[in-house]
Amino acid sequence: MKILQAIIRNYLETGEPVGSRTISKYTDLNLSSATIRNEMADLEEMGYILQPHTSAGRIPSDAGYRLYVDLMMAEKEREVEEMKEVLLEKEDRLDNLLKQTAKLLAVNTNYATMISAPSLYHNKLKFLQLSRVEKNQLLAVIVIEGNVIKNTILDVDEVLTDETLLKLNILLNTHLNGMAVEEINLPLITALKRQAGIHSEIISEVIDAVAEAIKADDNLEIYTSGANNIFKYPELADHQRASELINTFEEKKELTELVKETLAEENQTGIQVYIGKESPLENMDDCSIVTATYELGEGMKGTIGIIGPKRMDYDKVVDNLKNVMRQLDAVYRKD
Amino acid sequence: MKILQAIIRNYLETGEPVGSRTISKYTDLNLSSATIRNEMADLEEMGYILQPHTSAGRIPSDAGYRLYVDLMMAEKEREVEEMKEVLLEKEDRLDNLLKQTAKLLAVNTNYATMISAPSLYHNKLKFLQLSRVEKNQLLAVIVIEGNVIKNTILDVDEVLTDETLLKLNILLNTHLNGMAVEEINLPLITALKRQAGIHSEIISEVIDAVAEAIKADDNLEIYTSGANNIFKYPELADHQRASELINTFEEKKELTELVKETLAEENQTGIQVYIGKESPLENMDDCSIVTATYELGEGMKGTIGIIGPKRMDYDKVVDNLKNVMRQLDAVYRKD
DNA sequence: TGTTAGCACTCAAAAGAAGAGAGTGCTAAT
DNA sequence: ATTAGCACTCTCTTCTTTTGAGTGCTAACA
Repeated sequence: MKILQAIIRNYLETGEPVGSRTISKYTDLNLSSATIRNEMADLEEMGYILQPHTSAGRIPSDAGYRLYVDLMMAEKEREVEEMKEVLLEKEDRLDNLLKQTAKLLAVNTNYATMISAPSLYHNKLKFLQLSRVEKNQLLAVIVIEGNVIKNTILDVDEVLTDETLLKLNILLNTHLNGMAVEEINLPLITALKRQAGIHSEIISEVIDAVAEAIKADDNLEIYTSGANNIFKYPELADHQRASELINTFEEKKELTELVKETLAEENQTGIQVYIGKESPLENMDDCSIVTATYELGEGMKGTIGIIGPKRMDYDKVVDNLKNVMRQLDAVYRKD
Repeated sequence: MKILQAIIRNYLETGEPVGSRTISKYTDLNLSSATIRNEMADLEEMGYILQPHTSAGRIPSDAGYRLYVDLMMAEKEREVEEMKEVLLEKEDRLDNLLKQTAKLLAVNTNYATMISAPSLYHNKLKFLQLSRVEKNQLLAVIVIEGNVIKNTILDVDEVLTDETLLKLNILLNTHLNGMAVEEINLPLITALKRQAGIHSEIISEVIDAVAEAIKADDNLEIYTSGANNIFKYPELADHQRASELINTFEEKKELTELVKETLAEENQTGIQVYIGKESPLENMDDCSIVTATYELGEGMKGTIGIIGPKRMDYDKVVDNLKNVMRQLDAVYRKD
């Protein structure tokens, strides 16, 4: 077991297959290379390590990494964490805070990072207002708990009087204010439309637009950083792979899959590790992904992901993630 | 001259140094390779082509490309343009329209693209409203010509009465509505503050925030697409270069330089070509950049850039750009 | 005078050959 | 159980050879 750890540790650092002699010399096990070789043969039979070719050293298999990671996570559980503060500065806008977070993590870990904007489903509408901008254009402003602001411009067919507009505003506010985003569903909308009477057409348009505005963004707001870090790891940097990875980061569409998967699968710490093929993303067989679910205030959950080679420094990554999660929380409370 | 064109055309396609035999066989000039060789020697002396090594074919020098591009642009001037429509769909939000544009160009040209959000300096404020969201939080919504919407949340110290808020709104609207963004400068702000009387503190905060909101974004809103296209061109795809390029696209900071440069340097068509070292960007010695200045409505100017290898298909790129510019204009008018 | 055939020459890139060395598995001894 | 010793394997590096596309120059030709 110690030997497996030693092999993996060494491989994490160097990225080169590691031989029996190296282990024998650079650990405090005081075993000769021959002994190590015997053990290695066993470990290989058990499927934890493998040989790229007969006369090369060993590298960890996915199963080997898995064992190692599980072990480490268990240790972390007990460990009292103490870390130098990595600093997130206060930001008045959520998107900037998230961008900053992604970048910070990328710089500190040397891996590629992503962060999804928190889901707003459980959040309540705090403020809602329709204003006329042009004769037949309305501006709808919606503020959601956490000071997330959404706007839409609506084109309306008929010209609205000031009075009508006022009525509409009152109607909308009475019914929607304080309501959670997830509660704005079809029955509610239908009910509202009925109450609107002559203005039902407008109401219909408005509400649909509001629902749209909230949900549309919710799918896709993902910020990434440090994509070019992949070039630091030869095993990811060949054209084929690099191109695919860069594309995934640019498109971001696939990353939403990762977000969904992560949010679905709850565990105690909120941190999950996907090694190689375990990953929910395509073309990531040679990568590992560490994800964390962060929470801002009540129920605003989002996902942070760190993507690097399988031989990433899991220990450091997990520490960084935990640290950032704590800070995100702190910064948010200050706002 | 015909020979230079032939050499460049061939090199654009293949990316390989081109020899005399190739030219002699695959053009309708009906000249033997020996003749071509003589001409080539002359062209080399004039500095339009060069030899990677003695026993290789020739590749165009920057000067060669320049000559070729100038020639082509002059021809384009006269040419009646006729192109299949590349379709931009109507989008109610400007940012989505721009993202779509970038992506479309990237897919059609197979190069990396960027597009900057139009500058709003000459645009007028169309709508401005302060609302109370919490006891001591104000929401400022600003709509600018072209339906660009900005919001800021302001923390205020004292709690404002409804009446004060109303007054503030009136004051702000009377003075700022219809004003161009560039006109909101220090003297104006000072004048306003004076008029505000007891509320001068708030006014001060509000106006500063408004100015901030408008200008802050103005610097940096750049959308990119197709960064991974660079892997399609071996001369750009080695680790060093690729990493730098990808970084430039991700950071976007440097790209603002390009935008400024382009907007400053006016020419008739609005299209500019930077070859190799001519580029205003660092680390782009092996790239060419074609930029265009687009205009949405009155004075909302922005920049589109296409970045590829020096042997990019300038012809196709220019056509695509012109086409997209025309469509951007059309789509915008529809809005 | 412009064009072309012919030929010797150059040089990068591909192919082949040789050697080094890191690492292994197995056996026999401690 | 552990280890020293040894033959064996196979990649990687280095060096050499071969190949071939392309050149420049000269001499002949229209």
